[in-house]
Amino acid sequence: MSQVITRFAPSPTGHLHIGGARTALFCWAFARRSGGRFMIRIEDTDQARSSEESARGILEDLAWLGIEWDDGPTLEVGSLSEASRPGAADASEKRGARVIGADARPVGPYFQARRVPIYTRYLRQLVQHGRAYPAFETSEVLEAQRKAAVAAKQTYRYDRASWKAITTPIDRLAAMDKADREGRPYVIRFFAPHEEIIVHDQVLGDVKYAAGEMDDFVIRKADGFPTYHFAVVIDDELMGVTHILRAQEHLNNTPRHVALQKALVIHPDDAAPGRPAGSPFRTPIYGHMPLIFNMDATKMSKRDKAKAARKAAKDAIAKDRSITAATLAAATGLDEKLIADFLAAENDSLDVAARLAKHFKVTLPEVEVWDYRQNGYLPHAITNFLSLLGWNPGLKTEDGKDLEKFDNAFLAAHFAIDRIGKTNAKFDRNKLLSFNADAIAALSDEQFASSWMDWMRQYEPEAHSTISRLAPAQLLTLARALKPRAKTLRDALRPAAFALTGDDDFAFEPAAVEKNLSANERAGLKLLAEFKPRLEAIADAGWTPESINTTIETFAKEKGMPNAGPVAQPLRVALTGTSVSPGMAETLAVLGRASTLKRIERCLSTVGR
RNA sequence: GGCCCCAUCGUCUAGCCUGGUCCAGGACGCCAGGUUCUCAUCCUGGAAACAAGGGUUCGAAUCCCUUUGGGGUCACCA
Repeated sequence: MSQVITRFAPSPTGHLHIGGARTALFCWAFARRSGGRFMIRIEDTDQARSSEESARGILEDLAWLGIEWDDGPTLEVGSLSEASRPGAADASEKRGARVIGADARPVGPYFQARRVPIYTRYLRQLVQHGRAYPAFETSEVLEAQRKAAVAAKQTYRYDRASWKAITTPIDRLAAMDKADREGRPYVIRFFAPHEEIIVHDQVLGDVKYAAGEMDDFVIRKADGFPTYHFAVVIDDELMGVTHILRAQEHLNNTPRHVALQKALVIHPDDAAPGRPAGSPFRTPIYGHMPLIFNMDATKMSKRDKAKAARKAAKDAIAKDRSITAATLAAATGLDEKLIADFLAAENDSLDVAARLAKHFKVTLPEVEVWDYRQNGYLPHAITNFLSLLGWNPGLKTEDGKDLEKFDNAFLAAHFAIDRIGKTNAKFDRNKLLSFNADAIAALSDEQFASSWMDWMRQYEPEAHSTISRLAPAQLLTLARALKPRAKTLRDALRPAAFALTGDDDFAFEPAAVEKNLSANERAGLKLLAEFKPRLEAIADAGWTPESINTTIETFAKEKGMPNAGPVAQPLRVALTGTSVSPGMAETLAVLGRASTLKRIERCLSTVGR
């Protein structure tokens, strides 16, 4: 058989959904495994909802995940995070800009909105062949009919009134031309064949649809754009797609696509070597993948964010009656009516959701790749976890456990359709978090430092500029201290708090002070004062985690302490203001000799007054 | 409601195709211990599932049927 070609065809109506990312990943992996090509096509036939920004965002997220396409729109990527993508960093990438995507075969354009002339000729072909027809009913009329049918507990079917009204292909074409001239809107419907359709699904097996199940669905909208069903069939044929892996929600669409493929032939304008005009459309190989749900079994959706933000706002309002849309508008800088509508569930604005979440200090559920990226997840942790949702390599590690940890290259080498599962999966954010923590732990200190800095530069610029002032050795020490304490890159901000604050800018927590400094007649303070000269005795050049650790241990031993705790805790409070922080050796080393002594003095003088 | 798909621990899953080695294995989470200067990491142990009922068979998580449960889809959205 000819070369395998798979595609991912997102609709650019928002960010890349986590489920879409898995679809793309599997299509990519299958193409790679088969030595084929992976293609991206942008399905922007919904004029109202599509946007170029979101198309670009989706491409960027895919590239970030390491899912790169051979055919499709081009995307220039800057210097991606090297350390977080081991194996992906070649010389050209390090030099800077690089372009993903091209039209080498060529079969573009890859934006459906630019392919309207192509769809039009096939639309006319179908009408000409008596397999489609213009329909002039308005959607209002049809909606009324549909409602009546539902009320009568009947399955609604379009009654083919327009098919019956004009009886020959020539008259239908003429009617279309006339309507076009007069600017009168109409749709084109496919004349559904009365025959059984069998879909040979590689995941689910043969799925049969009885004759008469299909209705005359619309293939061209009144605005002149094709519907999804039509565009997808035309494009997959013309773009040479051989395998279609998509979510199970599309399973019931497949008979429509198969029926269209049976009705269509190659138009003279699209004739190509081996595909002469008149040759019938081919049916690609289908595989429908299980769906991904939230842990509470609801469908994962952008709306989850709106719901969460709305709930947070309503909970707050229930507690404090003085909060209204007006006060929220003042606090968030948003329009009052927008907020009122949002609260009344009249809109699900993501912008409102984000601002309310920030205002009420709640975390919105992560449903898009972008959310995870922003929150400090590593791309290969995400793709690794996603790989396991509905697929499994079926291999064991040396110690007999299921092989779960692998990278994109492994997936590309081992992916097989016959190991795709049939059962829907719930998205366990906990397990993803654990995968991310493991991925972070697996980074070298250098890699962690570089990934963390990259991430901060984009999402926490203030922290980035502060940490940038550290010497390279200090940064590595900090990285070592942070790594086991961070499940995400964002997580590392908390244990790094001591390094992000100025020597005089943090407060000493009363509870920590009481327990570790004031208790037992200020035992902690006395110890701290006694220990300070030991630190002063360390020369600037010898200020390393090792020497600091030795100093602490030695001092504790001299004092006859069972361990270094009694020394470390007062020190910890003095340097960080809290009783929780990374190890003292690392903390002091990152702070440096001067800051350390300054903080101890400040503690002694403020707390020990 | 019509049509279609699915069914192993709370969750992701291995095992199912090619019945016996499965009183069902791993991972996440959870619980209990241990290491440690706090927190975290790390280590050890534990609880936890074949939806139900019929068959077929010497033998069924594995094959068949029914029931139940879950999901998808029925747009001029993809």
